[in-house]
Amino acid sequence: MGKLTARAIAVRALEIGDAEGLDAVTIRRLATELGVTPMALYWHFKNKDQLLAGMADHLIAGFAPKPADQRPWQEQLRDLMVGLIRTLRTHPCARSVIEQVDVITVPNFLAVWNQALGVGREAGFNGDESCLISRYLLNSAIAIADAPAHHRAGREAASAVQAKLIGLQSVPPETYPHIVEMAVPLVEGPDPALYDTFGVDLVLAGIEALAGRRLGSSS
Amino acid sequence: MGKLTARAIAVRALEIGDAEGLDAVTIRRLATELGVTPMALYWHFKNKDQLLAGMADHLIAGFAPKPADQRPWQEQLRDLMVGLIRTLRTHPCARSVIEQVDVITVPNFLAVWNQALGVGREAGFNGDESCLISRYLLNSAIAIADAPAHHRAGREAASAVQAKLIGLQSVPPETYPHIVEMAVPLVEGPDPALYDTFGVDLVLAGIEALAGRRLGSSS
DNA sequence: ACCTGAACACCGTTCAAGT
DNA sequence: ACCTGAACACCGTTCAAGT
Repeated sequence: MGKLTARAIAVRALEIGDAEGLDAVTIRRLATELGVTPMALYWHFKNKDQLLAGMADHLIAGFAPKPADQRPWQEQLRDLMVGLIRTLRTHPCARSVIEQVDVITVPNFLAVWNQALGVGREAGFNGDESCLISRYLLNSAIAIADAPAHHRAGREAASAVQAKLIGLQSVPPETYPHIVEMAVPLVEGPDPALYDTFGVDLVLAGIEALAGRRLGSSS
Repeated sequence: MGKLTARAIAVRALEIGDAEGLDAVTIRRLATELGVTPMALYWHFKNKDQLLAGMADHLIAGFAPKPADQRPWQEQLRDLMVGLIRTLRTHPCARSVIEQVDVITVPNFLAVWNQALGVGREAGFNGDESCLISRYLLNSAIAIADAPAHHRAGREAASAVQAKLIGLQSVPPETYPHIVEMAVPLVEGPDPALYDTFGVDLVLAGIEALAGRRLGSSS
């Protein structure tokens, strides 16, 4: 039914990626699922990298950061971070997609990027620093959003977890005491609720501290 | 000459990956470069994932964090972070390798992990939080180490940079003012020196701030 | 404009066999 | 123990051709 359009292709690719991992997203596989010849996709995307960019674009499309308002930059930054994390979490393959794409070339990421830069400037950082902060924010958001692998794992992954656990616990405790002590939280992943609050707090606290130092030194 | 050993294979794989990107590291390519049949590699690594793990293992092998000493945890943490970044930087393909591998299964990463966990505990965080901090540290170290793409780029990448720059500058300035304003630092990447100090400061400041809050609330 | 068909140059991996 | 040979089931992509 639905026409074969770049958007439809990206949507289907994301479905496959979310369900079976990005490695399952293959031009040929995608084509057969769409009831079409592999070459048909090349009309809409000139190669696989463009398809990945399309996936990234659609991934982040739902996230439109509100325009800069008059609240303190700390609140705007927290909103941006939390929203970004929530959006990324709706797509399990988000991390792999973004890792393989140059986000700065993806149209729908420009809004996020622009907002992050603006907040950086408002916090008192210069241009170069704001660029670094933007990268750092996206990077951290991905890490936080991607963390709770142990929730959606279940099923056959449980045995893999078990194997890793045994591996970690059979390590020499005198040389790696903390590893064996924390083997369980290490392999099972963090409590998602904790990482959400703790992770965001961690990132924001760092930025706030450096912003404070800047103000302090310039006064 | 040199015997075909797991170590020799990993070393050669890293050389290829560093020089041409991880995509160029292929079982068949690796085999021919080693003057051997592709199947020979399967004796030493049961599959490609194991080879990647071997690469990661060798990557980090040179980095032996000194055992916990009596200095304040902030200094130990900075040492860990800086050392990690330096080690990662010696291998341009470090990021791609680590992204494809479960670091917790890589033997030589256990020392780094254990040290990070120890510092977290010493800073007053509980077990779960220390696990999160360890992940966060590695993640940030990779981001910082990987940032100066514009240094080693040169050559044919220069035109790609130019193309991206034009792309960014032709974006509507009224909706994305900060993007066009900072197009140059965005595409050229940060000044490496700045990211080294600024990035590490950012990460450490965040951890320190949260450690301080914890102490404050428990007193 | 949009899609098909056949072909090319690759992959990772298995399995049986050699020494 | 360590390696080879042949084969299988995949990839992404080009190029000419159809409608």
